[in-house]
Amino acid sequence: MPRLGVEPIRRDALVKATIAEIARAGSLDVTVAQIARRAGMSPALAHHYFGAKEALFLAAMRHVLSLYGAEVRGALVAAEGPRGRLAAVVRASFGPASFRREAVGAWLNFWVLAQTVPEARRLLNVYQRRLRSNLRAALRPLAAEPETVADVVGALIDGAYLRAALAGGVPDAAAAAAAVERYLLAELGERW
Amino acid sequence: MPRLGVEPIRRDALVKATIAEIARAGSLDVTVAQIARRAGMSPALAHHYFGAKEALFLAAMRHVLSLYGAEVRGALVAAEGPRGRLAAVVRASFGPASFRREAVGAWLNFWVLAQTVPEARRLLNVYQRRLRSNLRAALRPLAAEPETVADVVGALIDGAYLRAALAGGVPDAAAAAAAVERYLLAELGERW
Amino acid sequence: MPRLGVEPIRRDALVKATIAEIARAGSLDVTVAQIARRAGMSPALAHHYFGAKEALFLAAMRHVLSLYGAEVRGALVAAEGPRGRLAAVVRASFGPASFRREAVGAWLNFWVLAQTVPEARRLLNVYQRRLRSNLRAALRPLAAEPETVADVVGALIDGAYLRAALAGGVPDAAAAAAAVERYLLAELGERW
Amino acid sequence: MPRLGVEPIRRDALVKATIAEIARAGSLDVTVAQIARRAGMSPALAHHYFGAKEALFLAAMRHVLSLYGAEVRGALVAAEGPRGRLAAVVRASFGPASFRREAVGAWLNFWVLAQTVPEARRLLNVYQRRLRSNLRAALRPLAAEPETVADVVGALIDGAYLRAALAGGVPDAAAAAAAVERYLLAELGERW
DNA sequence: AATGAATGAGGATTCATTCAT
DNA sequence: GATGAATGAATCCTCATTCAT
Repeated sequence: MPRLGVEPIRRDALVKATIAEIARAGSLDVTVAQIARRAGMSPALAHHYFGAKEALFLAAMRHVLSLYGAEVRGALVAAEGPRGRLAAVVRASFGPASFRREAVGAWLNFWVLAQTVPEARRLLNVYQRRLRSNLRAALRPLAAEPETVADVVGALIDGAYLRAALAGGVPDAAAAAAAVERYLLAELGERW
Repeated sequence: MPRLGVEPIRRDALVKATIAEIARAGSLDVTVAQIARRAGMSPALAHHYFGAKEALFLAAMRHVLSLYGAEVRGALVAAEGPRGRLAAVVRASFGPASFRREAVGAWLNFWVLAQTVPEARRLLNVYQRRLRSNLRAALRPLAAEPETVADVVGALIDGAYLRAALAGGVPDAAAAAAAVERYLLAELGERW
Repeated sequence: MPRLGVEPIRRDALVKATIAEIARAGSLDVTVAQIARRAGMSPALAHHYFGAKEALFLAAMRHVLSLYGAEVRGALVAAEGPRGRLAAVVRASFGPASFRREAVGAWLNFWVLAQTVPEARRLLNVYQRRLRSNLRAALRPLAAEPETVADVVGALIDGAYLRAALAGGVPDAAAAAAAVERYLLAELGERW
Repeated sequence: MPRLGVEPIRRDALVKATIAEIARAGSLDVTVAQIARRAGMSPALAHHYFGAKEALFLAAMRHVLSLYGAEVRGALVAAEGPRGRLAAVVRASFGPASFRREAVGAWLNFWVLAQTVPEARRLLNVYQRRLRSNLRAALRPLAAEPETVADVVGALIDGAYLRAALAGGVPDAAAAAAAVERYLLAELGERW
């Protein structure tokens, strides 16, 4: 029974408000005041807890990435065999915790953040490396060139996020997954 | 013999400077002063020609998109048969005028701009529709479900741009094209 | 056996921390939080005891001035004759309780405070009047124009504090006293 | 006939407004807005010309110091003999360009600034070195220990500025000069 | 007695935009 | 055609101070 102090609650509220505001604005041009208002507190308090706006952005990015990471891990433990693990990664990539409107809307902006803020780039690199490594491991027994296939699948996943962000509205997870699976079916044939 | 007045020259310089600055900064957080300085003129003159910063961004976006459009059209006129037209679109998508560092760097930010500025979204939609239509037309004689295949190819192209933007450095056009072709080979088999 | 409650202890710690922080910062731009942290308590408690930041500054100033006053009084009771009393005042002015790095560093800033805060000016006036009166009393039997000589000595003492503050490091009390004594020797000759 | 652009005029107005505001407030706690308002322009323009508040302070300090330097140099060229040069330095130190209410009021705060800002300290050191060197040169033919006497005179001058700042109102240049001269008379006797 | 939590007020700084020349 | 000069509006951030516990 961890007795939460106020701090984690506030921080969490701020992180969620940051993601929501970025998704709403469709850009990183959100003010600390907007974020704080949405989180139900004063801008000064937001600064008290995060020190600077950039730290808020990074915390939001970490939050989104760790949700995704958790979803993938959860899917992987339940998966059996290479095919199962491959399918798990793809499904988790379009799972409800990550492939939701807000997260997808923030996603694109985190990519932009990574062009500017080194720590953001680091976070993104970690995510990309992990995804690639998961895909390669699952593909090794299935494909002659697992590296190449993994890269194509990765590009497809990123492309799906991008298009979902641009389309707006509720992302169509089924369609996104179907596109990836279509490629895998064509590439792997009966092994898929 | 079109005698260019000074206006088109200035406008062109500003548009190119805008693209270059966005790519350099890795974000839309560039000031009119920075753009004007790179274009060799005063910020006031930039306003004189474009009225507002947003118009500059839109002109830059139009420039990039029209370069891409021209490259695709050029490749299509030289292409023969559905297979040839399909290959032409893919190759043009990673052609030297569009898949260069600066354009790719600006690209990502235009996607963000499209989340905020309606006119930018419209431009992007036009581009996406045209790409899809080109792909579908070429795929119709080749695939059982040309719509779906076209969407997968589109997602792959977007994913390649995205990853090139994140990677930084000179985009690897050959690798990007190879990934798309790999999918098409798997999907279409001997028809590719 | 005065049983100190906790209040005087806290107040004393805050006053000393204030002096130390001002000396460290070299200016009055110190936050209540910094002072409180150095005194080992929360900013809220500092306010509880002093009500406002300005009161803290004034208390610190009073502390420094009363230390100086005590040092002078102590030296005076042990002094004999006009010459002895004069020497006592000079020596006490550069005594170890007042002419130390921290006090000197704060000193300069109290002068600035006196430009802004009336009560601070009042405190400073009291100190200056007392110094002048001590000097005049001692000088009366020794000099033809005790008022003028007292003023010169006073200016020399202030100048020494100022220069010590600017020099930083451990103030050179011997050199400071020597300068004043040099003047007195020149001015009073054998009577010194 | 140097045709002044607007820039030097604005910069000059800002520097003078800075000195005036510091003297009025009696501290460095003046806002850029206050300074700009006094100089008759917007805060944004002040930033345009000086970039940052600190640069304004430093420019103000440089202005005051260079006025003083000019006054000393002017007095020195007209001076004859060591005695004349010594008197010139003392008189110039309390001359009308430097020993005016505003400059004296800012003076004390520049000392405080020098505790915080390295460039300010450098400026102050230059001033102090020059003063000492001038005094020593003039005193060498007159005193057995020119270094020591120069230091005493320097301390007296600083002390006079300090006391004038505290006293407020119009500084009494005659009295200040008299105090220094009194010391010199006592120290140098007939050689003065 | 003590503090964590919270905020209002204020200040430096940036920048798109305007306009007279 | 071109720009130097100028500013209003906005935003981040800091900090003294308050208050419930």
